[in-house]
Amino acid sequence: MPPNNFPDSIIDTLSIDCLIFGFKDGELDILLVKHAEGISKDRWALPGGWIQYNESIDDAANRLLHSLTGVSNIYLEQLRAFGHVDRYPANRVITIAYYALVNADNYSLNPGFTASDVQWFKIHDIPKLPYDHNEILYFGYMHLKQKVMNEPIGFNLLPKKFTLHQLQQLYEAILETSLDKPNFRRKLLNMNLLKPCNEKQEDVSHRAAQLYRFDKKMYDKLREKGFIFEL
Amino acid sequence: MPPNNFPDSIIDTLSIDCLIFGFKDGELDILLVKHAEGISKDRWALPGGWIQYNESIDDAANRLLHSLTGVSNIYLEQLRAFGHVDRYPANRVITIAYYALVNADNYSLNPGFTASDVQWFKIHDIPKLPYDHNEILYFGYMHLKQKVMNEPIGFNLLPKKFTLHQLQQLYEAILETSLDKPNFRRKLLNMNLLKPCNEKQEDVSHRAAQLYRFDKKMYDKLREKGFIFEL
DNA sequence: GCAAAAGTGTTGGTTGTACACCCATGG
DNA sequence: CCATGGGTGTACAACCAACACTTTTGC
Repeated sequence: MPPNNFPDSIIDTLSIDCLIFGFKDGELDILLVKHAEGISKDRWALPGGWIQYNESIDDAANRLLHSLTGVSNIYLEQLRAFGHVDRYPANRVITIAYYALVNADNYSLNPGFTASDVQWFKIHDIPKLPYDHNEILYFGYMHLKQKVMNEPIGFNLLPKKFTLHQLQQLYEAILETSLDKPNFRRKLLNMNLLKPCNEKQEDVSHRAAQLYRFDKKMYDKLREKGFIFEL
Repeated sequence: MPPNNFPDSIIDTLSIDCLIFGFKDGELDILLVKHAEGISKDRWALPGGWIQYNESIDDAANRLLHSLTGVSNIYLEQLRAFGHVDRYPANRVITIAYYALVNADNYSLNPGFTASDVQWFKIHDIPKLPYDHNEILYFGYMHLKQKVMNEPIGFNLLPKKFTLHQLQQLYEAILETSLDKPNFRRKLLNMNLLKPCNEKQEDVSHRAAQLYRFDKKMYDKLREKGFIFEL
């Protein structure tokens, strides 16, 4: 696959790999695909692909994510580049890793052309992956732990409307700790980032909880005034 | 410059750019080089270069930094990749940005082969730079502000032995605020990360201050126990 | 009534902030 | 004796952790 400058050709020394985080059943998940071809045929790996000459790296990551999930407008950020000399056995390839946060139960998954299967794996039950994908995953998970403490991004893993209990479980799963319910409630509510919906939970076998949604406009306003999200 | 797989050849779609931070006269500085050739001849820009097929991207960044400053073992971390389609006018080049923290008065600078000059610029007095270098610089500065709050890396900008006042001025310069002296002292000293030297300042026209050094071993030990540096 | 989760209240200790103050040294 | 920075003490407010408690709902 020699490089050339035709618009649709790809950059053959650079790839993109995506860490797609989801949250189901109280546990943090990662989306993996099973390669249908190439030197890692039949192995689970991070979904990835190549960058075209006529798209930015962010666009490339979004395109890959869209083709995999069918969903656009997903929270997606660059993690960093990984470039050990021998990370890819066939030839020299440097990869730029991205991480995405998605609400796992919103859509169906599509393996696409180069994958034969696609599946969620619990973050603590990841198989041995090819190349440096385990390293990328570990780095990304540590990054997420850090990030989730200082920026209100966790909401992207939940449905639009969620309860405080769901939110707490999410944080407990990501941070691998347990949190005090009353204190967690107060802390979050006092930030004024959660707008109560006019709805309550339904079909639960206990008192129905208030549903909230993340108020992004309020967050932007508060941040201008120097507010910093924490914990 | 067509790519090939000879060990010493470079990857022509990928470059490295370095944000080299220094601290002088109470102000945060950035090192820029004046291009001696190429499409940005005679313009100031971030120091950068190319990645060879037989070196990792971290090694490439270290090599570039060493050739520029003559110093090894400098604090150096990857920032992230920048890859807009038209960031580089001649052809498609994605760049991986690194940032380094150095003690500016420890060595002499060497422009190297492709630069005619090299110079420190105050962070608030940066000229218009070519490509997306101003954007990289802004992103890196924001990243540094964030990082310096949560990890004890500021010390890399100071001499091995420093006073609390110097440290405070450093933080004030990076964070663009003023800090309360007594509270700053207590906070830092209570962390037990500063080991007092058996020395005091000399040749100052006021009471000589205690000199401290950053105790990395202690930091590693404390971090294992769950300690998190803050502010 | 019981289980399960929603939701509120209280308390004591820690931490942060603001500021007043004394000390040492050179000029 | 004054300017400059070094260094300590204190007091109030804000915050946080721990835990006891009440409420609502389905079975």
